[in-house]
Amino acid sequence: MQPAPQPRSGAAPPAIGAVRSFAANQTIYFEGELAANFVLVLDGLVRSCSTFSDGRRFIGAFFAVGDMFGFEPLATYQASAEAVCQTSLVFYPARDPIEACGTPGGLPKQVLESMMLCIGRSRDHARLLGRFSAIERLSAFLVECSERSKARDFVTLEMTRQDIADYLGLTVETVSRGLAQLKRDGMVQFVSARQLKLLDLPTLRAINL
Amino acid sequence: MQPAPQPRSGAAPPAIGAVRSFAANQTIYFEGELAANFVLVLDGLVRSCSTFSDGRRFIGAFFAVGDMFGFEPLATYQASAEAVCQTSLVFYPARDPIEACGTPGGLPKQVLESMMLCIGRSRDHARLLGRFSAIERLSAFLVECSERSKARDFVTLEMTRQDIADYLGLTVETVSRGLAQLKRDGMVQFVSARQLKLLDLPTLRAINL
DNA sequence: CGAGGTGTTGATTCCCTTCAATTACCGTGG
DNA sequence: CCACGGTAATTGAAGGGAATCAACACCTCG
Repeated sequence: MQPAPQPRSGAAPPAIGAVRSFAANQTIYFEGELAANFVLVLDGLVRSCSTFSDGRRFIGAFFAVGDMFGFEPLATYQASAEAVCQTSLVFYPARDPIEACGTPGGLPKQVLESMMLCIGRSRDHARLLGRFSAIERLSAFLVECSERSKARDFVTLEMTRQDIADYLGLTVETVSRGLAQLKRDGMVQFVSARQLKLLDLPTLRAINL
Repeated sequence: MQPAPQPRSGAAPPAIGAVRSFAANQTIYFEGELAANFVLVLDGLVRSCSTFSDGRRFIGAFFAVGDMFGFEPLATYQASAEAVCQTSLVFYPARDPIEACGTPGGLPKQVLESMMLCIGRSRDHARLLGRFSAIERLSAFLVECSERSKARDFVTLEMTRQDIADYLGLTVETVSRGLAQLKRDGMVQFVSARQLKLLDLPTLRAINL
């Protein structure tokens, strides 16, 4: 377990930042909105959630008193944030700490970017595990591999089926059956068990949101 | 999707850091080991995985060329890292950037800590979604709530059952049934639907690893 | 060639979802 | 104060998707 239950007694350090209050179920920021702030929870509870095109909803995290959220690897928020109950927040301009990176004595910019990328991917992964079916997970996985590959539509799987299963929260058998189905559906073509050609990348992408 | 497929052409910036090579399936670091380094992937592929007491395994992430990993909110690594195939890595002492925080012009230390906490929790969440049953997820959720609560064995759920379901990757019905079962098993006691007493926290913790 | 790890395919089981109905809760207004 | 309406929560029955159990094919390497 992570928490390291920090002393959340009373108010957290306010420092320089705008304090705002939110009513229950009020949106703090929307998915797609410019990621301009890091946010600290002074009081209340926040949920970070994303909604799929078919209505499925997924909550990636709850943020309680003392927690900070809003870290994004991209320019826009990739999930919306909503107050669960009456909530008080402090908004810090994200620009400041990011720009402070790379200055002498500061955190190397690459490290900060890597951390944010790590956060973003972790959230995507949780979303996948929380709300995707076996086929959807496999599609997402192939797309992910494709994006890390030189030749976009040609993927070499360095890992075993067991690795893939453990990554996608499935069993080897389900992974194997899923790939077989994607083959039947004309989505992929096998050169060997570890090398495959993606025949319809757009559709593979579209299988999820 | 996250990646923002950065130019991973050839070698990433080496900078100052020890370069080491690993054979396929060789362990880079173990879960529980002192988290001394941030690691950059120069070549190959890395899997970050954790094993449960009953043998279940979960891979939280794959790291490819250009990715950096090893960010930990605690003093020790919470998952082990293994080379999937022949892999080259650069090790940077994590101490340096962390200590650089808080210096004038540097990144505020609290922000860095929050980001690392965010990464750690996100990984835990993915692990839960990837390998836990409904009852296990609920147990973990209650323990999580307990740790954020003033009175350890008394929890107030601010969120709806739907929120809990969307967080745990379940349906409201399953959440409701799971809580009912935990009640039957003498794990919890209901004051109201939103307020409950944890009767056996040690066992609740032990339901997972 | 044989052995073992890796991958595929089939049959069955089971956990969770889905669909449906009922009950509890809470704020509002008569 | 209590009836009313709507949301939230619980409970039941049936169905489905992935896990499990089991057998077989494939590939690599000594």
